Amino acid sequence: MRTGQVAAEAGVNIQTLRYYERRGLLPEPPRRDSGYRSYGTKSVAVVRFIKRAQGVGFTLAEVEMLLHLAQGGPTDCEAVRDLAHEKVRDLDRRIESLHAMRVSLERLVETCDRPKRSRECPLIEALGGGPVAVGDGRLMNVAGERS
Amino acid sequence: MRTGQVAAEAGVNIQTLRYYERRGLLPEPPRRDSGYRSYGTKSVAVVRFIKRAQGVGFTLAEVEMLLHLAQGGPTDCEAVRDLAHEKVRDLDRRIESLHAMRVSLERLVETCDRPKRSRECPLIEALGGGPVAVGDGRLMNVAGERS
DNA sequence: CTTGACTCTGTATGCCGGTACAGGGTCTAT
DNA sequence: ATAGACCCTGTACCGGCATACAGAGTCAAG
Repeated sequence: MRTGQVAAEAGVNIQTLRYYERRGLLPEPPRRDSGYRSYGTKSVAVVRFIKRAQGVGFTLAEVEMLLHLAQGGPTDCEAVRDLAHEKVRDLDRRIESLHAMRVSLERLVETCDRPKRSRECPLIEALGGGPVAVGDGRLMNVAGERS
Repeated sequence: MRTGQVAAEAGVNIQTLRYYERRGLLPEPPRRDSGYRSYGTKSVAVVRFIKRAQGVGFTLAEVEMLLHLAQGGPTDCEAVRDLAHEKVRDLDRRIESLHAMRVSLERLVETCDRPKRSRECPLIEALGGGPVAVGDGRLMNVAGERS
């Protein structure tokens, strides 16, 4: 497959493919004599995976870890294991947050037309408490540590 | 409370508060005669909520919707309802994806040291299929529509 | 062998979410 | 009344994630 086809099937821009390649997310495909990239069909799945993972809140750096982890080097089983476990814990936290939001949202909808107004917002109450320490630190700079 | 205190308790930079204020995420607090902002304690919860929501994959634009929705204007109950439902569906999709990832990751770990190598990656297989249409369209430009 | 669609590389640009800095007031303790 | 910590506004800058454009080569159909 050529670039345009992969891009179309994966639902992304051609430039995006090249960008992922530069970032090391997408392995460099072999080239024809012309210099054209020649992708295997798996590439589409990989790109879609990247998009899904992103849509769910992972950064490209994290996606990269997931991918490398998925492609699992031969000997680094231990490392893969640890990383995977860490990611699973991360996922659990994310899922938990999403659940909490979901519950709050539904409660919000429920109480919405009952006491007309003046009900306090369950969303923020449910999720605004406690110090913020989300996932694995992306975007975080909690303690004001100099970056 | 003054800016610095809110920032410290919420675990963000002062500038971030002002940024959120500019974006309309954080309501403009009253000012002292000196011009200093004077926040109520709820602000901390709001900021924390923003951070959580972000950490879980919402953009600030989405967070803004959630917040406005949470603060629920008086009459827009219908609209609030719809929006909330939509967000809940969005959350469900996210949760589903995370679950799938979770399962795949664990399968990956399991099969990791069993057949030494050559097992195919369940992560990408599980999540690389089908067209990408995550959540509510953030980051998406699926059909190659000219923007 | 020309035309139009496609691809290549490289560089520039744009949006999002902050973060930093300059230049200046305010507050509090001594 | 002055030092030091804090806050104000405004503007500039940064990293992440793309996306666009320029200038040139490739390919398939007529």
